[in-house]
Amino acid sequence: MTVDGVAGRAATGRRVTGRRARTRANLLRAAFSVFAAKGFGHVSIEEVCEAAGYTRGAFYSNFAGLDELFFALYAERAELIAEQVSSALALDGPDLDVPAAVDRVTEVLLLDRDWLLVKTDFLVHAARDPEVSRSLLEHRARLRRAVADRLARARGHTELPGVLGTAEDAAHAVVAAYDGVTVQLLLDGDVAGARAWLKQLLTALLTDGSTEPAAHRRG
Amino acid sequence: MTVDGVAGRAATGRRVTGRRARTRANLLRAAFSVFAAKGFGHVSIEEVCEAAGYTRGAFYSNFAGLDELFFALYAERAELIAEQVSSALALDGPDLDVPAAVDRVTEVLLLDRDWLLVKTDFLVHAARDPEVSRSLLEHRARLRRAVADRLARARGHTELPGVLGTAEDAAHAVVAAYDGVTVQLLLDGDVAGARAWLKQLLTALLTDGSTEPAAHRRG
DNA sequence: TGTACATCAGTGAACGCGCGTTCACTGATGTAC
DNA sequence: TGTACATCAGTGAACGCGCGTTCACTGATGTAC
Repeated sequence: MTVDGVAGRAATGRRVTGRRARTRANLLRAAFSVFAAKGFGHVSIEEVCEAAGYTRGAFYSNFAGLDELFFALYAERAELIAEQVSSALALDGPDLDVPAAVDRVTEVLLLDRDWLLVKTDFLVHAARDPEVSRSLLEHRARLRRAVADRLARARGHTELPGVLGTAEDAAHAVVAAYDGVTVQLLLDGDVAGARAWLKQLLTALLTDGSTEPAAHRRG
Repeated sequence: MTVDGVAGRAATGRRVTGRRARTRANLLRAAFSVFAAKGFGHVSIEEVCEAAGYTRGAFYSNFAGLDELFFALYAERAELIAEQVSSALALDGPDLDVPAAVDRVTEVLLLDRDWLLVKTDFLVHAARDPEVSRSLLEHRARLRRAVADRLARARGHTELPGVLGTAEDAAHAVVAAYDGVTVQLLLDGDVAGARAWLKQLLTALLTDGSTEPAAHRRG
């Protein structure tokens, strides 16, 4: 038994029961679908509640407003993605197999178009609010660090080309390539093509070009 | 004198007077500022009209709704940018000076953060509407073609690295790098840093890495 | 060039809907013994 | 384990604001002669 009793107690002193946690999770899950389908700017609280099967009162019992829910949604998913990327990079032994690692990371990053849609909505939001953009920048920094660490551990095996000399620069370029391919994917909806194209780009950025991979063609 | 009389006549048969054209331009100009400042999803027709100094009736006399105005706004600016990029690429003689061309194109593409904000709003819109995305894809194809043509004309002078063998691939990579750097710029607001970083990325993509440029550092 | 006229662009008031926000209430959930 | 009780989560109705949309009207603009 905890001091606070079986159900636990949040920082506010409010008792957090199972029911409450379930409702919150249901609202978040439903909101994700609605945001992905219609875009943050075109979604009402009413729609989220309807999709989740609650009344608007339930919403206000759990969130101060749409912005807060949107932020919580982003934080939750971003955390998940960051963990998956770290896992994908940790799979190799001490030696880095660049093509294999590129494949694994690409699969994780371009797994879910809905997430890319929501993330881009969030970007648009962040671009006008320093508070929000800080959170997004931290997420990106975290991804970058994971990539840079992995590259640094493997230096000597695969030398980076001259223009992107440091592992930090290379990791930065990886994220930029990811963002660039995301835009293309959002427009043409071709997930398989986007993955092939991202692999090709990452290979171009991380190798000196002397090793020609099997050509992936885009649709 | 035209057959239609001094004032001209639109396809609908409606007489297009100077006054009407001016009002439309004023609404578009004001809308651009408002969209850039608040984001498409948070803008009302009322706000646009107030910013432009008209009543809502004037708005409906010129546009069917916010979407139509937004689309017109995008088309107008995209056309402008496409022309500027073409000009920037046409400046060299028959030989291509890669670093100089990269510099000029970078200046044009990352000139105006407000435009990048509006363009990203438009992307979010397009990602959920094939009709709209077609227009954005066409704009991108146009930029790509301009770059690819320039590269193709210059082949032999500057050999592309192996992984991005064709001029089309290289042009595609240029656009992806532009999009990637745009995201970074939207988040940190550092225009100068973004330009330096885009130059570095483009150099890495378009050269074989043997030519080390003066190192640009990001903020 | 000037005037009389027809048409059109933009006005501003009015209507009503969608939805954000609140709140008294109920029954679900966890607690104490 | 079972029961009585207290508290809290979610309900659903109500209120009212913001704003999209319409429209009869006016005065600005272009046309005819």
